[in-house]
Amino acid sequence: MSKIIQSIRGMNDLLPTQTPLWRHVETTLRTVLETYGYQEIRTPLLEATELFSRSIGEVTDIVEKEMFSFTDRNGDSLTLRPEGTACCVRAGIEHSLFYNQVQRLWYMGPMFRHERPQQGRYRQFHQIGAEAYGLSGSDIDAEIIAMTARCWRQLGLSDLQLQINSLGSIAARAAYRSQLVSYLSDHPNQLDEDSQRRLHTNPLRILDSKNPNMQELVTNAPQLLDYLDGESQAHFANLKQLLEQLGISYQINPRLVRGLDYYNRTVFEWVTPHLGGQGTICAGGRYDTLVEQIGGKPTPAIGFAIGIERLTLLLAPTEHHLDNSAPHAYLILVGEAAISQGFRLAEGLRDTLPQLRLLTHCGGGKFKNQFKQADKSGARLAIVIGEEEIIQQQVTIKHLREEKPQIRLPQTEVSGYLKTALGNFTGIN
RNA sequence: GUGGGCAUAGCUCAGGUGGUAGAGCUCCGGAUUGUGGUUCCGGUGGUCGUGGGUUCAAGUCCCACUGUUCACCCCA
Repeated sequence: MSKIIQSIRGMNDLLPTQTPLWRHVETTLRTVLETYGYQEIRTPLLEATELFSRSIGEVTDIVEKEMFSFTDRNGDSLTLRPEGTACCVRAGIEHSLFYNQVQRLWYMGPMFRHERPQQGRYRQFHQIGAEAYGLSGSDIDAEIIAMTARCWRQLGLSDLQLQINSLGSIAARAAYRSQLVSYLSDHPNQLDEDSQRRLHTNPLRILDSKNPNMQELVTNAPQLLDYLDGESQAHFANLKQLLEQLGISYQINPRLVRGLDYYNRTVFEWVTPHLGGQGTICAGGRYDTLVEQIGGKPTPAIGFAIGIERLTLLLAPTEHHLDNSAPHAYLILVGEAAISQGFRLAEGLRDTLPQLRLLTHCGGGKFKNQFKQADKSGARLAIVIGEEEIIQQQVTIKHLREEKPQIRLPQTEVSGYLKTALGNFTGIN
């Protein structure tokens, strides 16, 4: 056990038992995003390290200690992407996608962060996200949130809770930040060790402390919402009104700040109570200054990302209808002559019924053994060719999932039989 | 990065105070020489995570390491 090569810590294999659920989640979400007119973008997994340090923020945990970074043969510092937004922005600027136009984009793929793995948190994890560029109004904020709400409905998730907040303009946020730091600095004895550190890195985060001894200090702290500039207040009010008109219930969480530096105005999270400390399934917000910060023209933007692992953890206990990768039919071949005749038949069936999932037995063996494997494959039908069938150019067909008499057919009629027998539940026509 | 739990067959797990390595499921064979899924019988499969220590004797006790898991920090 100790000497075999294992996968890298925190990077998981997805085995055939899990991939149907993943594909279900991926296609469901992708379909929702595309019905809103979002278009797919694919960017490299590897980017210049500077892209992330400049966008996410130099002093965030992600940049300080969680990035998979290395120096390549040219001496350049490269990083496996820890998130998707910076990559989209880089690609958009590089290809002039934001020049006088609105872009609605989505992406999906692995992200990398060097954290200690635990439930719902891995070093290679997968996100599906969307970004909208060139729109500054609260209407696009509402669209983004409504789109995520639709994702949950499509997946059958009903107990996710939406939390929203507004961070205000960059200037208002900075003003609030200095007020908060000075308030907290006046009570140094009440700050726990984590919070003393965060006072210099991410003071807004202190408001979200889970330490019960900090609660009094936190509740008496100045409120971010009191420092909002007028425009941000109006923006937030419009968003809330739109959400109400759409029937999307939300909770205002004044302590919701998000960890990445680039957010302003609207931020939101969808949370579940079922995943312990990793309850955030989806998070996002507005980042109106990031494009300019990375070197593009000023471009308002908003986006979000969904953690696919966390979603599959929530869905795993409830998904029972995903066994759609089982073969429709299993071809049992006994004897050398059956193998050659059977393979020709199988290829012919694949020509005439392109949707047919047909598993051909390989490796020989007795009828008993092959029937056993046919059953285990989950196939509805066994198609049998043995010595008797060879002579008469026939096959025997046995239903493995229902009580029906076994029948003999000429090989030329198999395709027609399968078409009607399986048509109902496979969509073959 | 900090702290706790766990590590025995392919899987799920038993193995009081040290004394010959176990069960269920899976898999293979047979009962049934052309029929799976039910039943019965038999069988394969282990350097007990790795290394060291204590002891006549270690799966069991001690130490270190590795892996894993949960929580914190942080985040999707």
